[in-house]
Amino acid sequence: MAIPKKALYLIDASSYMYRAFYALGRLTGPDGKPTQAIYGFAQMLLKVLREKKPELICVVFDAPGPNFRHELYASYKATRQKMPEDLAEQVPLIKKLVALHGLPQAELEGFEADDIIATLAGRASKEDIPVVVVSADKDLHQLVADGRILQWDPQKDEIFTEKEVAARLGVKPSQVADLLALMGDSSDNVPGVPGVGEKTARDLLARFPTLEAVYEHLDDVKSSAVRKKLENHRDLAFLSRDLVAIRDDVPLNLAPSDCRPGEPRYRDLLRLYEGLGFRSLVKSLREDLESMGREVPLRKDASERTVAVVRDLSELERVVREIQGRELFSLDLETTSQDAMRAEIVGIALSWEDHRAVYIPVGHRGEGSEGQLDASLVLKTLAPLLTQDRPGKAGQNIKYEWVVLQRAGIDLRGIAFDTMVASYLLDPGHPSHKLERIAAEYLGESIPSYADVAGKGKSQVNFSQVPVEKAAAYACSDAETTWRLVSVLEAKLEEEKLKELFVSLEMPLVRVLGAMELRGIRVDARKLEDISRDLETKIEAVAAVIYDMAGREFNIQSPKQLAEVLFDKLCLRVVKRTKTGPSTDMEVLEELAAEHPIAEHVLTYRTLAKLKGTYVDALPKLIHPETGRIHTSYNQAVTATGRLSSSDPNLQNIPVRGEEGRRIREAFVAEPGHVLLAADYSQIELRLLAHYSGDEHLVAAFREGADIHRRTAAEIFGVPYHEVTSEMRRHAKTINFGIIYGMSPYGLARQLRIGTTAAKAAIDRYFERYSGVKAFIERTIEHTRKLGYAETLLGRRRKIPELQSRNRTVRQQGERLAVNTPLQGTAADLIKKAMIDIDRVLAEEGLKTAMLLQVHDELVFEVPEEELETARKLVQEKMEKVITLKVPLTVDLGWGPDWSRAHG
DNA sequence: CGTGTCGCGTAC
DNA sequence: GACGTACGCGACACGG
Repeated sequence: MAIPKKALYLIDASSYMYRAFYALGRLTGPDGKPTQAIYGFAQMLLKVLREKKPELICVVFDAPGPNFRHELYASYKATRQKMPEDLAEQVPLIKKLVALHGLPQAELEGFEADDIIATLAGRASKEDIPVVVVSADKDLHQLVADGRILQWDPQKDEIFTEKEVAARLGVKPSQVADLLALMGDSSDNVPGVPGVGEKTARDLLARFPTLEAVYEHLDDVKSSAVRKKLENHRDLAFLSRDLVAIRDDVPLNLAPSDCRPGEPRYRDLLRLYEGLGFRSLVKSLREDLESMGREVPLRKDASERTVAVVRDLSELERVVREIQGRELFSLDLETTSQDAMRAEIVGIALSWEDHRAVYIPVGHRGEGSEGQLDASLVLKTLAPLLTQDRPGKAGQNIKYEWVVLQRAGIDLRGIAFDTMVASYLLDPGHPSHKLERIAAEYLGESIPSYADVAGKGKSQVNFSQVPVEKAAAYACSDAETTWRLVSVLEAKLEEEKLKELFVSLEMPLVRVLGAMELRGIRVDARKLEDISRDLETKIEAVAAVIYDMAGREFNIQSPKQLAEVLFDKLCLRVVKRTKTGPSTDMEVLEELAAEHPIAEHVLTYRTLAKLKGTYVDALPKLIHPETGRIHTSYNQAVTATGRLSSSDPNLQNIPVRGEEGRRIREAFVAEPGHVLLAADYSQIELRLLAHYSGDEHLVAAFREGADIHRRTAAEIFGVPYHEVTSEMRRHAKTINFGIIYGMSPYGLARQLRIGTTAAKAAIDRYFERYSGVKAFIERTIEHTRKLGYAETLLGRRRKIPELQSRNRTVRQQGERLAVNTPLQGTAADLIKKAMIDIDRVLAEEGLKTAMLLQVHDELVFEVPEEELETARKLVQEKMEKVITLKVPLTVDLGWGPDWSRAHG
């Protein structure tokens, strides 16, 4: 049923406020104040306004303090009697928000929103105005009357007419109050008739139309037990109905015709949203304004910044003199590409005091491009600033600047502050550390995005085509915002005890990573082409077999088409399902392999196609035309645990297992006269588990240098170390990893394809033998719950709000994170420290060995053959001695002409 | 035609 | 629902 036009929309504000407050968890604005109720409410409201454009609307609130229902029944809404402080402080802002939207609002002392809604709905009906009650609450179902009043929940987009009410509650709207009176409503502390639940209540009302009728015909109630309950609690039943029945006669001085919305105050609304950090709502409001053809108000602070475009040498020299002697300035390069290895400099923005920045255009080709200083002259003039440690440099993702400047012949030194990295340390779980987002959170400001200046998608232009004035405004905004963020973020880092980690680990790492990216790794393109042809042949052969078995050709790479073949055509068993259909993943196919040979072939096909598509054919495209090498990007602000990530290409997931994997790694080669040296930490996370837990058996095993999985197998299977079978060792290995990841008996059972009982027994046995580990896990979870965050050995922190959840599954997830994060995160801390130590010593010793890759617990170096001996010792020493733990850290080394043989 | 999501699979 | 952290491919649905 469609919603009628020209209806009066009555918004149940209080219920949405509460819902959002409890459903959205902790959401806070830039000032740290809670905002989730405001956000949830605003989202709902915007949806109503945008989709329905109501001509009559009223936003209705519960009155604070007691109402007539409390006089009727003392414990009514006892659970909610006092609004939580965190919610109460959001209410005024919600009301302000409604007012700024120009919408009428209503509230009446002594009554709840429901009563006001009912009263207004009644008045509208008398005037033949259709009413839409905007609420998800079932209490309000009692107002629904086909043709006059319907209820709508914009969040789920559910419409309730009499039919839907009947479907949901099993009674007519007019019986809703009677239903709740009989069954009670625990959320509002409505008692109901003790012992009568939803089913009984519904059955009674199916036979008798009203609560009165039920009591008039008590003798006709079949069940004597129910009859007895009804008899005994007659007063409670009628009291309950008085509590739930909505009053439609409140003394409200408001007519439906008073509910016309006024003109929204867009400028103030944007400011309010921005202040609250509601980026997405700001964006959608702006879009609305644009689509209405209205002028979009200026962004806050855009006018508060002094921007100067530097076009002559004397001015540039004046800038240099001004910055000299400062402690810090911020630097932002505008370039022709997001890829630092391909970018050419278009302009340079600098900021060294609040609300002021300069832009030096050097590579613009479009509007205003005349009268630019020559790029090399600018760099030469800036060089004294850039290549000295002092003043320090700040930037947003300043590794990018480092790489680009290196390629331009400038060795940027004194990298002191990266706002992206700082933001990451403050909240590594946050999905974004873009400047735009950081500025919104820590400064409460909305800054122009790159897309605003250069466009996006098809209409995106090269930055060199952006008019100089426009580019200057954008670049200066970035540089100056970065500048102001430094002191704010620095104070936060101090406050959170993260300053040391930032200064001594993450910031020194920036340049080390930049150097690894710049150096890149040599890839043998011809070898990859050979592999590609080989794979192609094999893939075609396997595909032919699959088509033959399927009886037709189809796209094997399409899970949907594959599912059709396997499950419809060949009628194989559906092992498990995904959201969209039967699953065809590896686990399923391995199981189906016992039933039909096609499964095995599909597995082979998948493996080969994966390798070809993701690695063999993708990698050559990423070989740099000038260096002939592959230059990955290491991202320092992505993972929740502190690990690095790698992209374009991801060199951290190059295959290692299997024949084809080996061949792919053979394509990563050393320069002539060099070898690749690979050094990886052995079992670092398990060693950290031993260290943290202090478990005597685990610690002893590592001190003795035992094969840890074999040792574990001996312990849990109760056999001598030398009698452990490979099967037993495999099980033990899975359990060891499972412990680190917080695996459940179910998970272990699935992994090992054993029964849940057997899996549980194995885990019990493990904890029996390694009781220190059990204690560590429990202690860690409790500690994390109290602090609200997990912590690594070097003090990295990750918030774990999941531990506070009332949802058991979410909470268990939190428990796994609480255990896993310190282990994975500390391993990340340690290898980062080792990288910095090694980088420093290599430089000190004047060695030509270069660090190329980091793969979480492994470092790969390119070593001149004559340095191998030195480098081996140095790397091993620095990695193993990175820190002293209760157990030794050991590093395995290997070397060879390519990455595969370096592992040998 | 570009963009976002899903299913899947690679690494540690 | 059930094992932590990533990135990226091809297919597909969707919207302009």
